[in-house]
Parts: sequence; structure tokens; C-alpha cells
Amino acid sequence: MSEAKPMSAPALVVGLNAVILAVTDEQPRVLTVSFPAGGPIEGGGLAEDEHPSPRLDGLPTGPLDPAGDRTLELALRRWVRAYAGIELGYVEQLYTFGDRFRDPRERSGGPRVISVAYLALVRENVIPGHLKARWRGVYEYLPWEDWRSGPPRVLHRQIEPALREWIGRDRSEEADRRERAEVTFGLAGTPWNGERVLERYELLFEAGLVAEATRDAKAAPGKRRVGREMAFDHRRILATALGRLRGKVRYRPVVFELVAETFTLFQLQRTVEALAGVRLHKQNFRRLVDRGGLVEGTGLIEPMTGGRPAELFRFRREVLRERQAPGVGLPGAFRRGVDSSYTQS
Amino acid sequence: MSEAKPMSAPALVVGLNAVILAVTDEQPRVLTVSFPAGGPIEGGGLAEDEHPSPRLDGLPTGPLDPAGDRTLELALRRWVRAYAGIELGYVEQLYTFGDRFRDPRERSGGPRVISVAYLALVRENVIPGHLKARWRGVYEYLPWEDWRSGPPRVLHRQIEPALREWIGRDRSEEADRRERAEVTFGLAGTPWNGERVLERYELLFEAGLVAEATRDAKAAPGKRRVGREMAFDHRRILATALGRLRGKVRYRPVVFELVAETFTLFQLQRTVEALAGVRLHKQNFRRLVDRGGLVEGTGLIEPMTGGRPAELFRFRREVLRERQAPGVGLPGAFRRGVDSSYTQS
DNA sequence: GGCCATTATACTCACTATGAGTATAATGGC
DNA sequence: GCCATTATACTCATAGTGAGTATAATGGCC
Repeated sequence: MSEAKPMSAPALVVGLNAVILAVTDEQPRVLTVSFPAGGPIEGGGLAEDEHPSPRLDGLPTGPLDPAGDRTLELALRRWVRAYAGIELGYVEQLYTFGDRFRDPRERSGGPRVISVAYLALVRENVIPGHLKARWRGVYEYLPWEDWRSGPPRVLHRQIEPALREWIGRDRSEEADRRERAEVTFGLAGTPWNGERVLERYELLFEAGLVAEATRDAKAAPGKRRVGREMAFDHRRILATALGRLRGKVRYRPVVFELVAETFTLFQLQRTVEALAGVRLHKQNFRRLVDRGGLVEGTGLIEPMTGGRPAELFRFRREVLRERQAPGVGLPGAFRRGVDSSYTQS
Repeated sequence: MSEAKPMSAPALVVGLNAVILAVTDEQPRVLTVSFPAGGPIEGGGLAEDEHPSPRLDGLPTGPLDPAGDRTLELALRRWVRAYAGIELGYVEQLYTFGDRFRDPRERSGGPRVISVAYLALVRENVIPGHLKARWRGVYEYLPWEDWRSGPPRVLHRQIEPALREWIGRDRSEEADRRERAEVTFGLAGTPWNGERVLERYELLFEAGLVAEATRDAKAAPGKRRVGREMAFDHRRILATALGRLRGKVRYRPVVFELVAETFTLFQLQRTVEALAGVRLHKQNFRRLVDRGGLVEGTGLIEPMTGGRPAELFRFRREVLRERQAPGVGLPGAFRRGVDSSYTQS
């Protein structure tokens, strides 16, 4: 139990996971690979193995070469380049996942798998070099996170009633569960906070509302599951990534990693909205980024807007020296208050 | 190079690091242990080994039991409890450090050491159970981060001139280095950003201004080093922790993890100031936490203030349901602008 | 050409938060 | 009773936010 020496050999494995995001056609997308649903092969993912049989999407996963890779991030860049043919730009470490049994093969004597997950942003829908890798909409996996067309249906129809049932299921936990559900999902007048993506996913997991929960624990209360399933705990990692990105966009100019060199302000707004999962006030968004010094006009015109032609802007790097936290302030974008029509029903 | 199978046995080791912070006597403090300066023994730290010879402070480090510990965080809590006798309250994963040669023994055939670092907050200066563990002021290690009595001397006297020298040392890097130095250290009118603790440490590392840099790379330009040295890359981890905490305090009520159950508003302010490294406007701080709903009066009185007795307050949990990002807003605490006397000289 | 839908862009206005004060209230020490 | 010291209450100018209205250019359609 407290053998202080980390000696024992193949009990532990370290892997790297990449959440590679892009925004195309106003949808946030994530690069996925295909895993066999039964006994998945970690260290694979992007490798050249053949995976027949039922499949599950998952995140690209690769190894660290302990003797060769100078840093973890360089290791990630190396194998994403090698196997997916994508040269990553913005990369940031997300979180390290190491729960026991996150790889089911642990139950049958497999090693404990620790995964260091990274978030990477790429500019457009690059076609990955690897056949099995493909882009998928982030909100296919996390449909309750997209409020751009109003409160997501899955929230009223499935999540809210199921959560209420879950809250009442255990008397001793009831108060605590209610509190958490209300805070994370913005029930009962509590404001909806767009950044709490992970907390929401974990609540759904506990409540057995995502397929991964019952798959891992083999309790099967025969409830309908929400969102598309992912291999391992990769959906949790995706949730972590989205939450982090939603937070970051507010105080760092990360959106510009996702758009082209020049863009109209409306294109930029649509990109931010895709990440935030909410609609923004157009005039205020413009004021924020323009007068906030985040962008500068190029003088060039984009005529294909469907209406009046728009000016093309570019990111204004000087803002980094001028302001301490330059980001697309998301003016109240995450602040959905008591008035939200969701909380009414 | 691209052996996709992470099989080879003792090439890789995973450890856990704890940055355990408390604020006592208006100073932020970190729990440290003693490492032998020459060939340090990782996996030790808190273990019962004897470490004679020259010593270096470092962070408590412990192993993960792959078969026993359900999660990484529980593993950390377990060995901190077992070896330091401290029951941790607030714990949050910080970052995973895995650069090659971060453990010098790698150079002589030792395994690659990956460390998952955690930030933990404890309420007061608990006496650790382990003899070699002791509390040390965070600003002993990062003296340029404490602006509470004005711009730190080490900044004018050593850092700024040395950085200017470093900037000019390499013609091809000059523009880039100047930009980074100005932005991270608030030179040339750029505002000082209290949260960029890690960026500042890394810049000092690159510039050879911290002992760890030359120790690891054995280039020795005979320059004076700033701040107290730490074993391995533990000072980098500490910098990561302080930066993270400074950020978090603004949107999460983490300060309350560091103060007693009840407190005067001034005590709370002093605690925030200790973390932020800057002084705050008393009346505005009061307005922020009181009217912001973060605290509520208890009706009790603390008479030992040195002046008029003060009311004792407590954290108001309901704020978590009311506001989306409840924190001690640090009103411009981090915004030190052009007027800063530091940037004048 | 003239009307319309559509998008771009400028400006207004109420409200709130922030930074920086002034003013007053209780204490203890002398 | 005066003073130093801290607590607490208010004020005020300014900047930022949320939510509009108003006007400017386009293309499509008749």
C-alpha cells in the first residue's frame, strides 16, 4: 500500500491525448479516431492497426518516447504530425486523467493508464492524413451545451426530469444533489454558466445519463442516454476542453487561432458563439473587439455577406502589451439569468 | 523513435507533487521538505529516509499506487496524511511536468519522471508531522512577486538590468525577448499582471537569473541569482501554483479556504493581499465582498483590532447559486498601469 | 429604377461596477 | 480629553455593459 518506491515495472503507462478543435461552418469540431468498442487498444488510435468490429469514437492518443521527446508537448506535436499529418499551432495542457479503470483492460490485469490531455486549436477543417480520423461536431457529444437556438431540447425533455428523479432517489444525498444540479444546470433561477461543462458532464455521469457511466459500472437502469458516446473517458476530456476554452476565450485572444488571417467581425462573432454556445449582441460584440483594440481594419472588403459588404479585420497583436487580459469579454454571454426561458418551465 | 507500444519497463516513473499553501501572519507559505542537493532521491521527500549533506528545499513528493489508489487526488491525500500528518481540504490539480532531465538522474540512466502537481490550501500553519517538513514564505522563492510594499527591490536592482543585458545578448532574438520581457514584467508602460507568475519565472530561467537554470545546464555566467533555489523544477511548480491561485481568487471563493470560519473583513483583505502580492483599497474591498454577497455578518465582535472593534463575518455559501463567478474581484489589483512607480525609473 | 430583404456599422441611453476619495464611529493609550 | 488607530458609511466621476434605434450598402426581384 505505501511502498514508497515506484519500482514495479509494467503496472503504469503514460499516454498523451489530443483534443484538436476547429470551427467550421459555425460549428465547433473535434478530431476523432475510431476505437473498437469491446477491448480497445490504447497507444493505438492513430497508429496503423486494423480495428474491425463495433466502433466507438475517441480522441487521438499517442505515446511519449521517454528517451526521445524533450517535452510532453513536443511528443504530442510529433505524433500528431506523424500520424494525422496535422501541424498543430496553439497547444495547451489541459488536465491529467488517471482514475483507476479508466481503461477497462485494467480490470483484467492491464496496466494503470495515466493520460495527459492537451487542447489544440487549428485554423480550419484540415483533412487529416489518417483514414480513420474524422471531424465531428462537439455538440454531438455534448448537445446540452449548445444554447444558440435557445435552450436545448434534451435539457427539458430528458435531462431535467431524469435529474429530478436522480435527486429524489437517495434521501440522504437529496439536498446535496439538488444543490449541485441547480448550480451546474442553472435550474431554479440559478444562472446558467457556460464554463461549467465538466461539472455538468460529471453530474450526468453520476446520474447515469451518459452511456459511459453504465458501460463502466454495468448498472443498467434502462434510462435513455444523452449525447453521443465516446471511448474510455474521452468525453470527459472533451468536456474539460470545451469548458477550458470557453473560459479562456474571455481573457486571452484564443479565438484568433481558429479564424483565418483576416475575417469580418461577424465571422469572428460566429466563431465565438460556436464556442460559447450562445448568441451574442452584434453591436456590442463589435464595440468590444473593435474599440477594445483587439482587431484592426485592413481596408479590404468582403463582398459576399448576403447584404452590405463588410470590412475585413485582423488580430491586433499590440493589444497584448496594452491590456492585461485581452479577450472577447463575452459580455454576459455566460450570464443567462433568471429570465432564461429554460428556467421558467 | 515511434515505437507505438509503451512497453519498456523502468524508463518512466509517475510521481505526485503537492504545493500546500497557507497564509499565516499575512504571509503566504508553502510546505517544503529537504532534498540532498547532489543526487536527490525522488519518491522520497516525505519518506523516512535520512538525507545528510547539502540540502535544497523542495515540494513534498509521493508515489501513486497503481493498484490501490482510486484516483490521483486520493493518492495525494493519502500520502500527505500518512507522512505529513495533514488532512488536506481544498485540492486542485495544477499541471503535469514531464520535461526531460527535470530529474538530473536521467542523465545517468535514471527513468524519465513525470510529476502530476497539485495545489492544496490549508487553513492555518498546521505543524507537519514529519520533522524535515517546514513552512517557508512563498516570496522567499519568488521575491519579485510581492508588491505590497511597493515595487520589489530585486526588480530594479537585479532583474531589470540583467534582463536588458539578456535582451541585447542575441541580436536575432532581440525583438522577441524585449517583447516578452516587457509584457511579463510590465516594463515600458506595459501593465504588471499579477497572474503571470509562471511566465516571469520562465523568463528568468531562460535569462539565467535563477539558480536552477545554470545548475541544470551548467553554463555559469557568474551572475547573481534571484530568490531562493529549490530542488528539481519545484520552483517552477510553485510559480505555477501561485499564478493559478491569483487567477482563481478572482472568480472562485477560494480565499475562504485559507481563513478561519469567522474573520474580520480586514483579515480577509490581508489574506487576499498576501496572495495577490498587492495592496487593496480598503473601502472598496469591503463594498465588493459585503455588497457582493460573498460574506455575511455574524453579529459577533472582534475587539482586538488595535482600533475600533470589527464585526466578524463568515462566508455566505448562497452566493454560489446567485452569481456565476463569485470571487474577490481584485478590483484592478492586478492592473498596475503606466503610473506604477516601477515603470518610471 | 424602385422596393425589399439582408447584413454592416454608428450612435444613444440607462444602469452598474470600479477607482479614489471624504466623513464619521468606536476603541485603547496617554 | 486628546490622539492614534482601525471600522464603516457615503459620495462622485468614469468606464464598461446590456439593449436598443437609426442609417448605410449590397443583391434579388418586379
